Amino acid sequence: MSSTSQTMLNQGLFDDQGIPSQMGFYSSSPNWTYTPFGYHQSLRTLNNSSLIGADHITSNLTETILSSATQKHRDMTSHLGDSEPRLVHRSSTNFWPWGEMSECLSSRRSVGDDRLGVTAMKMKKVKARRKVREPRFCFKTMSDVDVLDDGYKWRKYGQKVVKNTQHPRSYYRCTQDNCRVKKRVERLAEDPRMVITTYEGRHVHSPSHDLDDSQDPSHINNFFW
DNA sequence: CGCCTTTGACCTGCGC
DNA sequence: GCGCAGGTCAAAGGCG
Repeated sequence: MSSTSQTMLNQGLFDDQGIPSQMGFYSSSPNWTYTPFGYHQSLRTLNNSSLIGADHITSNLTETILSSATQKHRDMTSHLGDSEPRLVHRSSTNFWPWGEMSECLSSRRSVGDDRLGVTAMKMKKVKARRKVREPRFCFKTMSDVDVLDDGYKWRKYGQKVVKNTQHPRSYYRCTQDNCRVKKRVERLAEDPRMVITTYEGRHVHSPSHDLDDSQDPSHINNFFW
């Protein structure tokens, strides 16, 4: 494993077998989406989705991650007779490292602030005060509806108008007890047809809705990241 | 009645 | 230290 990969392992991006743990991509299987939370029946309202960011991922690492993820998906779906996995990022603009993502979404934080570019003094301060940052994952979707059906139950706990955007950002929390996963939903300022969904944290449970499609998820749940 | 959304207030981090 | 902006809280009200 390269030193870069080792670093990513240390950051929790890969599991001990080198499989990416925070990546998600869009499967060509009908009604199934692979996310950092697992491979689940989801995003039924989605008609065009793109993975655009995840914590700690930089542009020059995405190909490595995606090829690894693709291989894993191949391994997983070979028995399903599915066609080739369709990677989510269909163009470079649809796939951004988290830092650029934050910038794009009008965050005032500079790129890399939460990673390497802070002074020791600041680090101490951050360590003392800042809450543990959960892994984050986001993608954009062309959709008329703001809230995509991702299989989990969410409760809205806030809405905020973000500077320089006409559309408010909504904040949701997973309703499951002991599950601290949150998501933010907003529309892209440059293209209001695009919905940006950002997940933070990992679910400690399976999707809550009843799985009413013909596909039985049980054999796939074994492959949760 | 329970669960949900709405919304203004409050908290926190950051730049100047 | 101050002001701004993002994120969260919690009371109030709506809905099934």
